Amino acid sequence: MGVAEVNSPLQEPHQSLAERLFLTLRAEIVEGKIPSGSKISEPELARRFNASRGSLREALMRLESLGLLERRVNVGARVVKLSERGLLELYELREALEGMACRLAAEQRSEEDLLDLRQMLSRHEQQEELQAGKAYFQPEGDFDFHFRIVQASKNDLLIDTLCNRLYYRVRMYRYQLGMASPRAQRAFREHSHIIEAIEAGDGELAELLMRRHIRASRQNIENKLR
Amino acid sequence: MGVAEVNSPLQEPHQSLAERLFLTLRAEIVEGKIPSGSKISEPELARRFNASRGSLREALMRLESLGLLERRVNVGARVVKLSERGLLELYELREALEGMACRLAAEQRSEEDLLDLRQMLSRHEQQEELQAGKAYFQPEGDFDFHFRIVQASKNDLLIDTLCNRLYYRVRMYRYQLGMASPRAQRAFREHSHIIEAIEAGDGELAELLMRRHIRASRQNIENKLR
DNA sequence: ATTTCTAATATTGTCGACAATTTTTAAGTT
DNA sequence: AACTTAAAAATTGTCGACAATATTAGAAAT
Repeated sequence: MGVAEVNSPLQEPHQSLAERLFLTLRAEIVEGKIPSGSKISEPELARRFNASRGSLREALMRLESLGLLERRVNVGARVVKLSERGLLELYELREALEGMACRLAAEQRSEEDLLDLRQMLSRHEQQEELQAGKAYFQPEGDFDFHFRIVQASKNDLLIDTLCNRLYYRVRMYRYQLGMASPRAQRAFREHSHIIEAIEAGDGELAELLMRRHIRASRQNIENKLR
Repeated sequence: MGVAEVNSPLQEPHQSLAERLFLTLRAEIVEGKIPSGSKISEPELARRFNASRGSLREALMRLESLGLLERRVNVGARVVKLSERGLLELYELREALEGMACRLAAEQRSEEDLLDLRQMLSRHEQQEELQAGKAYFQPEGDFDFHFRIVQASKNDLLIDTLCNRLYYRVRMYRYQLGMASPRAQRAFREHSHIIEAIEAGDGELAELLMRRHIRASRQNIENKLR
């Protein structure tokens, strides 16, 4: 059989080869190991993974549906190119969608999620104090925050759209434009206020604060780009 | 050009077989010719279209990424099941995204789009008067409206998310739950106000009106479901 | 040297066959 | 009859080969 050993994600027993290729390639694209804008050669990649072109193509199509690849008929696939415009569009969607996620989370007010959010916040607070200002681990902590809020919305379509379709591109921009946000303390305060609004069941406020938070984050990134 | 290319497989010269299968199957699923919840048999469909399973599978994967199919490894694909919850989630996303689209359209205020929107509105007004109350063609007119607003946002990611990823599911619900909206006049007035806000460059108001419009539309549908 | 056309090369699209897995059928036991 | 178990059938996953298309290389002409 086509043994296709993929190094990192080799845990779940019954997932398909195409799925493992997909996960591996997704990581490499996000991290820039496969450069943004570069052409994808099906024969070359298939050889590299000891897989057939068929299985590889399935992985490529899934990457396309994530917006990480662009395919053209009879021409092939390229890794999506990063651009300031692309980043802006991404953040405009995040503003709308995560704002809605906040509103829904506040309307749900599930005890379990509330507790979860509180615990996360105090974990982050400790890291804050530890690293005072340097905010080294902030990117991951930030993802943690946004990820959990979205989960708390309980809207599966919203969760899928953000966590699968959008966040990998956000990660890609962060990795490759290398942003260790200097607004850690401020971001933490904003996170804190958002969670308070959710706890209070004030969906309107929670949405407003989240939108403001994402807008600020976007402007911060845009400033950095010059 | 609008929404017209929905039901037309088999003309463009250089598109792949998989693409044509995709378009055909998409239409059949949306219209319920392939019933919601039913199992997809790859061999059977491949025979029906005189295509290989490979090409068919590519089409199926694209349908999956549209959220019209659900695939499970080693088991196969099923057409997505319609549910009240699914419809609610869809409309919550629309509220957030089309609200944003309105805001962006108002910030752009492209002369061309503005003119376009005005013309569309007066076309709809005439149909309104003609069919006074019966609102036969309303579903298509309504799609026309939302479609053009989204285009006017100039955010490609937003456009793709709504027009490709979400609208086909909306259409599917409309077709199969068969809704000839009785709120035609009211919807027309709301459309009218939204476009006025966009013309005035008032993004905040445009967003608010669109969100209210979609919420009302959702509640109207939900009432019908009982 | 630059451009245009043509031939060679490489890449993508499509197919049919085989392997791995699941689902169905049937037999056997309590 | 209901429940397990085992064999059979059908379905999905994977592969290698061929056809259609695009890209590259090279020759001819200006």
